[in-house]
Amino acid sequence: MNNSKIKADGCDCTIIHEDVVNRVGKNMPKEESLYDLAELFKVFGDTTRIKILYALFAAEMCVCDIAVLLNMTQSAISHQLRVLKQARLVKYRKEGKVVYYTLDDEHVKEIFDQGLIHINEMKSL
Amino acid sequence: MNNSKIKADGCDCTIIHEDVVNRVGKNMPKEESLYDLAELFKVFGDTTRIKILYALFAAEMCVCDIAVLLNMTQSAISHQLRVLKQARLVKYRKEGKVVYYTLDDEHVKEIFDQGLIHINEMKSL
DNA sequence: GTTATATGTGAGCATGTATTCATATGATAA
DNA sequence: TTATCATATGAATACATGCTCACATATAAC
Repeated sequence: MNNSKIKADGCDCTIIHEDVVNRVGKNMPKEESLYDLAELFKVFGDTTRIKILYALFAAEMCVCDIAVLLNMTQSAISHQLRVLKQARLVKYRKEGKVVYYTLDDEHVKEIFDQGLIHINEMKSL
Repeated sequence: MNNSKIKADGCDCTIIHEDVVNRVGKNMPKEESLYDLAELFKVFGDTTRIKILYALFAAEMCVCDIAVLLNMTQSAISHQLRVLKQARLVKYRKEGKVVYYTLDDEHVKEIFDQGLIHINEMKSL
């Protein structure tokens, strides 16, 4: 043992501010939460899904309606609705052949609004 | 012309609820905003970037510190910091060889908090 | 039963992306 | 100058993802 600089395990860097690293490390949310958070934002990170969610802010809609509104194929919309279902952001009810989708979350709108505030501030600079 | 069902342009679907489609269409935010919003969430949709931002919530940090904290290579962190810089979510200052990064946004924390609320509610069901 | 319509889904393809590797740049120290 | 360290970056690779196409399923109408 000597007093050479500390190196991290899988990292090619010398620790420069060990105190900061330790303190920040202690205060980080747990791995799983951060992973889930990234997964949630991944769902929001697609224009088609954003549009679908904004459409559902305004009204319950069936798959065909959404496809027409966004001028996309029914198949593409159906695939994206599956992603939104898996993320539990939308729910649906069947009425004969038609499947109606609605929002299944109260936070999405607020998250989007905060996002838009960020975007508008960036633009005004 | 006849009274056959209306079909949308690039869509293989019959319009089922024309009134709903028209009303929702009128109230949609403009294309550009939705695109920008998706781009912002794309940046949040990666575990490494989420971790970097959470680290910067707690303290100003240099590249090596972040690499050590997350147990990743300096190069990987540097690449991701570039993405965060381009999204104007972080800013930096140089002090000799060392580059210190800090947050450049007040909304990110609130967006993340709302996201975590969503996640926790999903879990408790 | 058959036909038509609404939706769901698997495969394939094209594009995007996160990391690694090697190397470049820029600043300090010897 | 030369060596060293912190950071940046281009290329390559591996993997993820969004759409299309073809087809399957499901329900209703005939």
